[in-house]
Amino acid sequence: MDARKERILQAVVADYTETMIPVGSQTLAARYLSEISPATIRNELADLVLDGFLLQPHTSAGRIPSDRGYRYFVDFLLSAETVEPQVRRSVRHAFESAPPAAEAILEVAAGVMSRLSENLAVLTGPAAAGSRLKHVALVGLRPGQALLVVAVADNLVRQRLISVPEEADQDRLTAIASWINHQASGRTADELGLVPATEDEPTAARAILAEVAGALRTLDLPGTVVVHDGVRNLVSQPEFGDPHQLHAVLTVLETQRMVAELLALVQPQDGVQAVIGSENAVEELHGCSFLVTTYRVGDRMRGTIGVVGPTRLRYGRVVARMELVSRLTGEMLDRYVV
Amino acid sequence: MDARKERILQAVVADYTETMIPVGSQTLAARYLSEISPATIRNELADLVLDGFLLQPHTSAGRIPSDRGYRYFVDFLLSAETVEPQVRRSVRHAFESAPPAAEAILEVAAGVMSRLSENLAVLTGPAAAGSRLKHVALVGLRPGQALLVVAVADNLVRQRLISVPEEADQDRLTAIASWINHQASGRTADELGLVPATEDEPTAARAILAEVAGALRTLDLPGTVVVHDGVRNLVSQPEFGDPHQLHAVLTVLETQRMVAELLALVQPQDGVQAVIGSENAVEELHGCSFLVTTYRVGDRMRGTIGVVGPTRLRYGRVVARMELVSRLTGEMLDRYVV
DNA sequence: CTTAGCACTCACCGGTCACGAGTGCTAAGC
DNA sequence: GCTTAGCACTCGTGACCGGTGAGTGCTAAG
Repeated sequence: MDARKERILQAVVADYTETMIPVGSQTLAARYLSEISPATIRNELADLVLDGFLLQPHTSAGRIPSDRGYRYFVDFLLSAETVEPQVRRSVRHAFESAPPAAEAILEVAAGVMSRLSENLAVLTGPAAAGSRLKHVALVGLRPGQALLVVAVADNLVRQRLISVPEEADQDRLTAIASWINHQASGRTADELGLVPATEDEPTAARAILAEVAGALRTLDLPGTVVVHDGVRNLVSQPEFGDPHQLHAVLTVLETQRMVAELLALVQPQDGVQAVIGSENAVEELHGCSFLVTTYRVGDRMRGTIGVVGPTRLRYGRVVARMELVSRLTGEMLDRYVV
Repeated sequence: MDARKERILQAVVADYTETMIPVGSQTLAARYLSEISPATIRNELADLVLDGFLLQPHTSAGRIPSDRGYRYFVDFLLSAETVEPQVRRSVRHAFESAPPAAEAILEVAAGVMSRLSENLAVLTGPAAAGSRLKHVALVGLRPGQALLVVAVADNLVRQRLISVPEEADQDRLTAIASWINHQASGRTADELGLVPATEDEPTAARAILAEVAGALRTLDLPGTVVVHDGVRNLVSQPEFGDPHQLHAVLTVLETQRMVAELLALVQPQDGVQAVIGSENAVEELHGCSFLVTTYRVGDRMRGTIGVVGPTRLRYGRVVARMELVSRLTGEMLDRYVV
């Protein structure tokens, strides 16, 4: 790949992602590479097809980027775009006007991300591996049944229904919770087993402590919270004009577990990662690309933001916008409990 | 509308909902009304068109039901279908294998309902107007901020972030919660203002009591929990073959607030109610029908189950299946906290 | 190595036309 | 007077077809 081939590949990607028309040598010469003649470009295009970076729909058609071409573009040619000020403002405004609750912020983030990417946005709620126990509350609901509320560091809260002895009334439950709070605060799930036994410990307290440990361990279960928005954008994409293909894609995407697992694959390192076309393990999604990044709340809590669209994505623009949404989502969630 | 016209309308609806082909007089005679001749049926069809129950796409085409025709069918001709045993079994199995949590059950219900209706299913989570306070817990998260957990009758729980005095530690918060529990248990939101002042009442307790009242009042905020599944089914409907129309419909449906408000319009009386085609206030949804019903958990908690599809719905079948899902959803949710 | 010239390919578009399902009308039958 | 057979007519559907033009690959000259 010499510099001129890279320029041509870049031009093909730029033009095709915008127009969705296979790009010909004349178009390239006129619009992007005025100092090279169409004939030369034709020779280079032929080479790029041979190398697998471009595809030719039929003999007398222009070229479109292949999955490999997009991959090369994303890895080596993607220039950092900046988000336009007015877009930045509108995003900030959308977040500011969100109702003051974590779920609402996730919904707003999904809505904003789908609007900015003009595609489908998927978000997973914050998770907290290895978080430290902060406080436990027990609320009796009916005889033999209580609600366990577990709060951990970084504003994360989970509730769970548990069984308790029939005769335990609210005062008893409060006492048990109080004992657990004094003994186990600040510990992680793994350390809860190390809590020493004491004389005044109620018989039920140990069992409930085990439930607390379980709750801490399962805070991160994938698929706990998945918000998505923007299916309407997908159906507008000409790539999904065929109802059968659209149906196949949506069937996969609506099975939230699968998307959640895919998002979970992404390492929580910084930056946006891409899964392009046939790189995806799921056959039905070979015409789609995923862009995935993470957001941080406080120190350890993390969630993922994904954008799903046709391989013909405006990678540069969407990546820049995802980074913006990721940062704001983290900042906003920092204010609320999830 | 004499009996024969009704039979013909019923036959047209039955055939068209199944085949999506405008129904002709010969088809009707051969398949549903063998004792009447096609010519007679033609005369009746012409009358039904004049009365607005049927439409004729073009001069030499068969007839399709109009919105008014569907309405008449739903109101007067809908026969109670029974759910096939194997379907009933599969539904029960799906519910039984749901993870033991309220959200998971709602998701399962949405998945089952969309599968059974072969359309889009929308569910709202349980709400509880006028519920009585059962228990309050306060969990300090950081200085000046605490988590308020409110449990009411019928297994309903809500949490909310509130401001508290900077110097209030967990012991103080627990004391406040304890005071509220002793004073205000069993009261509704409206009755909380009547709680008498006492000597040992902390200054912060009154403010938090007001937050509790607010939480009780907003338990029912529409759109709190909306689960949907089955967009994939909509795109397979030939009615939505046009991407523009599909986009318009999805845009409306994805704005959850609108759907939630629509579901909220439905009175919580028993039975399935229908909004057919242009009866819908939203212009974009004039090609769609809504079927809505409610489910009950315990005594007062209620949520709604909706099915959205093209006006060409298999009303009889879907209604029967909605009643099944509604009953099971209520029974399952009765076991868990929401 | 680059570029002008040129013959060739092939998807796309619009027009034509045969086909057939279904109708409305008329007149005969019960 | 309602029902029905016969029949001409309508009109959407789909197949066929040839012109058009964008774009190519190849060749030879610069």
